[in-house]
Amino acid sequence: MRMNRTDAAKNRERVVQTASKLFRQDGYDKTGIAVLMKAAKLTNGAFYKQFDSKEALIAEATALALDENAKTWQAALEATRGDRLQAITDWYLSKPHVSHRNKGCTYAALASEAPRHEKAVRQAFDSGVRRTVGLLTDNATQTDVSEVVALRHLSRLVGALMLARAVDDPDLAERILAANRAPEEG
Amino acid sequence: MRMNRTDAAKNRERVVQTASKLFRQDGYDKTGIAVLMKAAKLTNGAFYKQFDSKEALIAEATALALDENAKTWQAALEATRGDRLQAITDWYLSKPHVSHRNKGCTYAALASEAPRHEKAVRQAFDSGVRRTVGLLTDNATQTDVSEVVALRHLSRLVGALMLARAVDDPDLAERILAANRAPEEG
DNA sequence: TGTACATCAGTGAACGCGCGTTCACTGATGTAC
DNA sequence: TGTACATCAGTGAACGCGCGTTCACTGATGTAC
Repeated sequence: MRMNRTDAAKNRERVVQTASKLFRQDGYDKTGIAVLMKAAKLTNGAFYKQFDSKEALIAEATALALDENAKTWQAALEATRGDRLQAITDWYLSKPHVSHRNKGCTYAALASEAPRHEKAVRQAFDSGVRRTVGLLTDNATQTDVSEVVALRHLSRLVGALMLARAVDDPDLAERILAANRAPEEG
Repeated sequence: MRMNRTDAAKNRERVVQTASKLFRQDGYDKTGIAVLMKAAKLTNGAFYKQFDSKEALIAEATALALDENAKTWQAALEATRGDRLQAITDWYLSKPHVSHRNKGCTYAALASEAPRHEKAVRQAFDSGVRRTVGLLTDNATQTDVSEVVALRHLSRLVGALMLARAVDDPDLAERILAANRAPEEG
């Protein structure tokens, strides 16, 4: 049965939202169309009325995930009056962020798969990195943050989160996080 | 036809070696058993005489990849008499390492998939991180490198390599690498 | 050292399954008069 | 505003394909006497 345009748009958006979470949770490959559509309260046949291919959804869902990430960074930055880099770090390397991959950083969850995907996916990461760096360098009311410092800080956070999630020993994971939470020397 | 024990062991080892490269190149999921065994000059039927399951191979090939990585780190460290952290950085963020995923860092290529795999895989990452940190802190003839500094440095390098590989714009990739090559402030 | 035979590494076809994708169909929506 | 009909979002079954895995078979190897 045909939906009205508003509902149809909502349905499509819900699929992208669901995908952006499932991809971060389980990876691009392990997330199947049938499971995804069921999670979005639709049947799998609807998928190809909404998207040209799974790869097209991957590009769109990745862009959305990075967009949500940027908003979270922004909120964390606006919530502090102290050291902005430290505020970001405290939130980024917090327990909740480490354990909830599906709502967390898209770089740590999916960036390593990007080289194997089409241009649109990698371009989403372009925009994401530019936006993230922009957030760190822009309106730096207190201390100046250069692009170089922002890129180094971002790289370190992403690496730390990914490694902490990858290791089996919780004590080692915590040492990785603690080492990277410390403010000293960049 | 039955192989002698030496040749059989060589064949098995060749499969693990091949897998350690293909996994880093294409990811665990996109690397199929049939393609892998053909690349190792065997037929797919032999696989289950050598391994219990694909997951068992994943654990073993990941451990081997991390072992090779450690040897490369060691070689890079032994080749310098100057700043050891800087020597590692120059090699790690070099063009060849960025473009040859199949021979490169296992963290940047596969760590984000580890949380979705069984304990043995994550334990391989445990050992890898401990060994890498050990290399950076051990026999630091010149300046002392603490575990904290080593973990921070490792995190930053891994994040930088992964992000540089993920983005589409070569100029942005180079800015990520350049920012992280600079020695200033850790 | 030579013979008889059990072992088992590797072959290649086949298995069931879940994947991404296609398709005939439904029926409420949006459009034209 | 009301009627007639084309549109199309969503359904649910089916498609072909490649996946991880299994299996009957081969024949050189390793073992026992």
